[in-house]
Amino acid sequence: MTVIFSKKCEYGLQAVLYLSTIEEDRTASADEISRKLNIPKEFVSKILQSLALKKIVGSKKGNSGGFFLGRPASQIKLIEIVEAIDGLSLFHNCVLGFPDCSPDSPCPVHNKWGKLRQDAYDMLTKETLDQFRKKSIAKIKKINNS
Amino acid sequence: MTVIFSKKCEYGLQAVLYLSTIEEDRTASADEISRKLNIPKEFVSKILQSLALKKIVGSKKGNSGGFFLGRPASQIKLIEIVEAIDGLSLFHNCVLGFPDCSPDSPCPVHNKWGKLRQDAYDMLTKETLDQFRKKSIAKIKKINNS
DNA sequence: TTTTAACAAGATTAAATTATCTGATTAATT
DNA sequence: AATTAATCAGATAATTTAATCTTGTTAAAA
Repeated sequence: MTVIFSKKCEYGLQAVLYLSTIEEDRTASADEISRKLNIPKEFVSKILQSLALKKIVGSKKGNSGGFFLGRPASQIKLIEIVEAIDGLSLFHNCVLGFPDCSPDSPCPVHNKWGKLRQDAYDMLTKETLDQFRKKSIAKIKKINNS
Repeated sequence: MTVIFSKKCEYGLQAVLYLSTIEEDRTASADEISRKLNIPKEFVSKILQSLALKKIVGSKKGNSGGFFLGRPASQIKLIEIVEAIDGLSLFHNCVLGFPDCSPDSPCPVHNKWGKLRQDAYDMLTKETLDQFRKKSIAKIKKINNS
């Protein structure tokens, strides 16, 4: 098996995208997020707790509490979630696993992968959550009636 | 942590690239490959055994036995090793982990990732091992004296 | 023909990741 | 004030991946 992001990170990205789709004045509980995205409740709760420490999301205890975005959707980028959960090693390490891959000691696909990696980084860096909002709403809506 | 390929697959790719650098008439033992690439001997041995089943490499038992390419380097592509070890799910599954990501129900980065993914696929598909030979020799040489 | 160096195969161990459970705390609502 | 629905924190369990060990088989070389 092969992954770009860990499950933790995938769930984190999905959950934050979900939070960007709800009305600004309400919170979403771990239970709600879990149901809407079909992901384990305790797990997504843990992940959002860790994102709360980094101020990417906020949380509120007690009855009618839950999670919400820590800043306006126009100021949050997907790369922040990736960095907070998986770190940025994806964008530094050799795709073939060779040690110390660098322009000085390049692996056989060094240049090609370098370009691809930059494009992937841009994908996560150039747009903010609000720019994904419509697409996120549409995608999440389809999850539970498909 | 984040990976494109599993360790198994990374080691497999490295090992096959290594085999493409040795003279055509000799074999390389798991021990030699392990030392040259700094990867665990028993592990790389297992991996090459599995690639031998798929005829990507060949193997020879007994004294002065070892592994060698199963076909000429000009007829082997990196994607074959990836497919044999990790499978091709990387090139099918949603990068954000959403279920059933498709043109019909796209995730927020569906189109961008689709293009990137295709480029990555091309990187592994368009060139053959012999076209990487010089670069492989240079890279492997640098591993143990750095 | 004995020794030696290798792959082959299966079992086991170790480590990392993913998932769940339990109890404590918090705060809105009844 | 009691109930309820949440997060929070820590422990534990399950699963997957990575790595190692053990024993057997093979074949070249001494």
